[in-house]
Amino acid sequence: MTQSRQEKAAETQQALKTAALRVFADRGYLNTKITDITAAAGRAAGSFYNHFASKEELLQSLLQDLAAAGDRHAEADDHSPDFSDPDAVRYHVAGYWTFARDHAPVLRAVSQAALVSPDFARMIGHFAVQQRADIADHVEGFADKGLQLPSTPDATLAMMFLLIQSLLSAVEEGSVELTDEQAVDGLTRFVYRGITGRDY
Amino acid sequence: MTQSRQEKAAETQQALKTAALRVFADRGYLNTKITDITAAAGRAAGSFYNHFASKEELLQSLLQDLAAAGDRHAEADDHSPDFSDPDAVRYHVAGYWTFARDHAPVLRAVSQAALVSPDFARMIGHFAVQQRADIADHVEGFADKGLQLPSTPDATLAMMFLLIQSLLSAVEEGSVELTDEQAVDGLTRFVYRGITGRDY
DNA sequence: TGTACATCAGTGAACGCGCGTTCACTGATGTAC
DNA sequence: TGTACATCAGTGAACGCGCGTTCACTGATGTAC
Repeated sequence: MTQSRQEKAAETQQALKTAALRVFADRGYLNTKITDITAAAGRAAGSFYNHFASKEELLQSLLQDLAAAGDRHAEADDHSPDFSDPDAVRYHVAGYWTFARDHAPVLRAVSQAALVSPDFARMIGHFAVQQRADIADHVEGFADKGLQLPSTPDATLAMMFLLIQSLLSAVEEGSVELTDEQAVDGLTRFVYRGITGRDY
Repeated sequence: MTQSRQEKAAETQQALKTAALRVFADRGYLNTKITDITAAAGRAAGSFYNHFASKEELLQSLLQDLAAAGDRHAEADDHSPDFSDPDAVRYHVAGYWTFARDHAPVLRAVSQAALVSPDFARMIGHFAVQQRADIADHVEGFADKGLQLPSTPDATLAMMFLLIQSLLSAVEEGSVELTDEQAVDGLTRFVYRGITGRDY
């Protein structure tokens, strides 16, 4: 197998990213040393700096991959944009649950990085605000239907996302035991009821 | 002012704890150096080790103070032990909100420590399990009343606590804007509806 | 196609910074007689 | 009550470990002629 320099470099960079994901998932972002990553990738310590200036920059890079995946996820959207419909709630709960679970290592790493770096904290904040804004229209016109949100529209949507996120964390770390299906069912009922005040 | 040795040592220890809380709140537990704490307490670096073997041990000590406060909080309990009553839900939501907000620096510090130390992670897990067990009876007999929980009793209570915790974090870091009253109102409605399926 | 040189990805030992931790020292409190 | 010694909280400079980061070196790929 003969490779151009570019190819080789790209392969090493990818190997570092992949190894980082494994190691982050294993011992957490904050506990991970640069040499843990290079060792897991089977490269020398110095090699790291040919590709990333720091652990933070590597995480940024992983986060961009995630954002790209998120965009693809969002594009495929074709669903009822109205949370007075339980199926619309389920669609979003399931979608976000699956996405967050599939990308758990990066998401966890980012929220750990946020504890130490204001930059990452700001990014997470912006992401959350954007996430709510994207579906703000799903709870419009509730009053016309005789439905009352539990709080402001933004706070209501925040509660929904926070609940999904935190339950996922709890399930992943093992402090709550649920299958994916049970979790999505429970969340859908809890959130639909919470938002609309209707039974389900 | 003349002091016994004991008094002086106790005072220094208290000063270190108080300073630690301030500094943790300011720059986060993980970003805090031992010398940050001693500097904030107005003592020499070496003084720290007369009182605590490590930053972790200091946090343990703060956590014990918290547990004591929590016990006092629980003792004062005299309320409807039935979550089909909205007032019972509100009582718990408000109680936990206030308690967690008042002790936010310690709680945040502990959850940060948990990212790096399996010991603290385990303690948090046990605490959460205990917390749910303590009020498991509040959702018993729902079926008899024609009410259906959104998930298993344990998962339902977990969702309640997770939601309160995560909304508090979001409010404290400023990504959601609510007064305490708005937050408790919104949470009570969301949780009561979510648990019972009744409107409120 | 071949040769000579340039460039570059990767290596890993060594360097050095930051910070936790130690320890000889100080001065004040406690104890013995 | 007074003196001499012991004990202890607190001090802060110095030590040393861990780990991020550098850099001279290697060997392979790319380029020039």
